[in-house]
Order: sequence, then C-alpha cells, then structure tokens
Amino acid sequence: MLKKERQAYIIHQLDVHNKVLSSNLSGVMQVSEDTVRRDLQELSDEGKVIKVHGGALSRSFNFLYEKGNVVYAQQGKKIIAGKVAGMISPGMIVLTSGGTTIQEIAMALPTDLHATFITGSLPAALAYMQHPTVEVIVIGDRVSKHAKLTVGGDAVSRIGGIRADLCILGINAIDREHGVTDNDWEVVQVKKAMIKAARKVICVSISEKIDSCQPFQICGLQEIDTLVTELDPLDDKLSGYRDEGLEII
Amino acid sequence: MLKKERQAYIIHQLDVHNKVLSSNLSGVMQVSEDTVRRDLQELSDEGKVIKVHGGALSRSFNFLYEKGNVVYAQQGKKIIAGKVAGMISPGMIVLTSGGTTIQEIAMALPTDLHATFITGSLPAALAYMQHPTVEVIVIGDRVSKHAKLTVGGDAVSRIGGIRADLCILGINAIDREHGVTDNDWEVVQVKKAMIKAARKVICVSISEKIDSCQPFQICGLQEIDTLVTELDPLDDKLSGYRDEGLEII
DNA sequence: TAAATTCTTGCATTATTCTGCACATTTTTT
DNA sequence: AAAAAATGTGCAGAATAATGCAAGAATTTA
Repeated sequence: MLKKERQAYIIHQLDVHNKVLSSNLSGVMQVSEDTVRRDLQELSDEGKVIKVHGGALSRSFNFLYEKGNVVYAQQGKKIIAGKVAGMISPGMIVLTSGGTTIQEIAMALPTDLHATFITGSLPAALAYMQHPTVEVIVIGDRVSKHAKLTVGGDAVSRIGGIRADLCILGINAIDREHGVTDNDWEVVQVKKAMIKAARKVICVSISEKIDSCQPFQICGLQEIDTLVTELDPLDDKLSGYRDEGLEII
Repeated sequence: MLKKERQAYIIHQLDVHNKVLSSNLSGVMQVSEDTVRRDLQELSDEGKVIKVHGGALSRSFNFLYEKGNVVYAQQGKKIIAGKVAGMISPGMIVLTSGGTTIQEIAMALPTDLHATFITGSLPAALAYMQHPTVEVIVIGDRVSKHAKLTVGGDAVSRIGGIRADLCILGINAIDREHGVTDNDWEVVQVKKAMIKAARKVICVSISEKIDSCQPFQICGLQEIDTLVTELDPLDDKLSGYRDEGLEII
C-alpha cells in the first residue's frame, strides 16, 4: 500500500469513525506502527487530523472537544459539509436553516476563515459562533418553534437590506418541475428573501430530498447556481439537474 | 476509549446535563475512577469544567465553584427558578442573558402561561422556545461569542422601541454602592436598554454574586424593583438591600 | 460524631512514542 | 546507464505517557 493511499485511507476512516488507532491501522494496512505514526504525524502537520496518544481523531471531533458543542451527523451530511466548506471564501454569507447539515458545515470550515455569517436560525448561530474567526449576525424577529428560526415581516425586510456574496440554502424538497419547495409558509418567505439578497446561491441537500415536492415554492431551479449532495456529481439521479444548467458538486 | 475521546464525552455530557459524576463516568467509559478524576483535573486546569467533590459541573455554574457541592448547585438554581416562575404573569417580558439560571426558569414556568419573551440571548431563546404556549422574539444584531448574546447599536435601538411589562435581569455582580455591574461593555449597553424598556425589573442572582463589583455599571439599585436569590429573604446578607427599598424574594 | 464516600499521592505496570540507524526503493544528477 | 541523492520503511532500545492500585487524608452524609 502506497503512502498516499494509506493517508487517504486514514482520512476516510476518520470521516466515517471519527477516530483511528495506530495499532489497528498497522494491522489493516500491513505496515509497522512506526510508519502509521509517521503518516499520522504528516497529516497532523497538514492540519488534517488531530494526533493523540494511541491514534488520531477527526478534526470535527476535536472541534467538539475544544468548543464543547455537539452535533450528531450522519455520514452523508459530513460529505456535504466537506464539499460546501471547500467552496466558502471570505465574505458575507447568508445561511438558511436546514437541520444539522448547516451546522456540520460550521465544523468543516477552515479554522482561519474570516467570513461573516448572517442567519435567523438559532442552532446555526450557536454552531458558527464556536468558530474562532468568523463573525455571526442574527436576524431578529418572532421565533418559529418548529423551524427554530426567526420569521416574519421584520426578518424578511431586514434580509432585504443585505447584499451578500453567497447564500447557503438548506432545503426540504427539490424537483425539476417545481424547483425548491417547503411546507412552512413563513420559512419560505425568509428563504426567498435570502436568495434575493445573495449574488450566488448554493443549494444543500441530502439525496433523499431530491425529486420530492412540497406545497410552497421557494424558487425555481434557474435561481440556484450550485447543488451540493453527498452523491457523486455524475450520479444518474443528478443528471437531470445538470441538464437544467446547475453546477453539481 | 482514547483520552481525548473521553474528555470530549465528558464535555458533551456537561453540555447536556450540566453535571457529571466520577463514579458514573467510570462505569460508562470503562476506566477506573482515578482516570476519570485525572481527566476532570485536566479539563479543570484548562478551564473547561468546574471540578467538584464527586464529579464536575459545566462552566455555566461558575458561581458556585467555591462551595463545591453538586446538589447544592442544582438546588440553588432551581430555587431561584421556582421563585421567579411564580412571579411571571401573562404579558411581555424582556430577558437578559444570565447563564443557566435564566434557562432554568423556562422549565419552571406554568405550562399554560401565555407570555411573550424578548431576548438577544441565543441559549435563552432556545430554552423558552420549548415551552408550548409562550412566544419568543429574538433581538437581531452581531453576536457576542463570549456572551452568546446579540449586541450592538441595532439591538439597543430595537430594545428602545419596546414597552415591556417585566425585565428579568440575570446579573454578574451587585453591591450597595455601585448597583448592578458587569465586565462586558457591550452586554452592559443591552442590559441598560432592557431595563429602560420594562415597567418592572426583577434582578436574578445567586448569592455568590451579591456584594461583588465589576468595571461597568448597568444601573443603580433604585432602578431595580425586586431581587431574587436562592437564600431566605430574611438572610443577613440581604438585609442591606431591603433597607435600600428592594423587594427581596 | 461516626460512617461512608471521594480525593490525593506515590508507585508499578503496561502501552505508546521517539530516536538513530540500516536497508531498500525511487528520483535526480552526471 | 551509472552514480549520487533523496525518500520511505522497519527495527531496537530509550524515553514518555497513560492507567490502575493501594493507603492515608479529606470531605460529605447520616
């Protein structure tokens, strides 16, 4: 097994299990523990893993430890989070609510990213707040208990006053015919406003939600620039959306 | 279970339950109590937990680390929460940040209370949001990572536009000479505005904080109507405040 | 105050890591 | 193509870290 191969395998294991043991890896990859340790050392120097006595932990695991905040993520969400985190550059970003995926992205962000996140989602605000260098701005208004999000005319008009570089849009349903849809009217108003406020819109969704539809439309496909899922961009399920002109990642 | 892993788990537990017991952790994590204690010691040295006899408390219990008694800490908090909950009647209430005590009050509220809580504190918003019949309104602005609270001119001016029936003021320090004080200038601005916005002000404080003082003044004693602590209202420590005309509960 | 629990400390044991070195493999230079 | 340099790997022994145990001290509870 080649060095690069081993290191890729280690990263993969960490993505899945959040931890690896030197002793374990040594057996699986058929190299000495010293070699495993050297691999871990290198990855640690590159900031890709957190080396600890006995093995290594994934970065997000360490993030939890450092900040004392916990989010339970499924594997798919982690993949999405990694993809999205790689697309974020310094600037002004509006965040819609979107369950744990949005929060998972916070943990995958480069630790030195200087960006401003604007959101009405309280869990998201708490998650991004943990990051050392990003700024968080909360949109105020009445809280929707269901969505844990501020909603209402005041929130919408506030968002209308923002010019953001990017909108990260967590969604509940998307299909080719109706575009992005949701079942909560108030949330829809907020998301609509956020899309308008941003130059570029990234749509974040677990593949389960693709090709499904709900009562209220948020926007058509043409208003979205990029679709991020946990699937391979070439997956058949996504080909129709690529045909519509969306960037698939 | 690796050392860091254990420590992350401990922090997680503290986030959820606010306390951990050494004996308990020892069983769950399958290590000796000595090891658990060493973990707690390290976390304590790093300032991440408050180590006490029998286990550890989350940092939000910062008011009691000298007393060092798990049960007492919980009781103190609960006593205050019960007292305050009994004083709340339907209407419009502004809430300042104030650690877990403020959140504990949310759990002690009558389940059919119809009231509106206005706050910039994200943990408080999440806590009150759980209640079936109360409404929560969040004040928007930049988030102070330290206080987990929205702060800034926008927040202050928003609060200025509110007429509330009651202000529940969680505080860091109070003494007869300087009144209510705090060490975070931005938080002070928000609290000042909240006091002005409310007809009646209830000051909530663990007795540890009484007769202490910090750099910035929030308000004088004359601006407070009621002081709630976990102590008996007739306790000597409070007599001076009663002399100043405060209602002690 | 007595009993029970928990804490601290030092020590022994084991597990893990580090270091220098030898050897093989790959890459670069001549 | 041969020689030289750089890199990757494994091994052995020294150094370090982690853990459990035991006995006495301290704290809490009854």
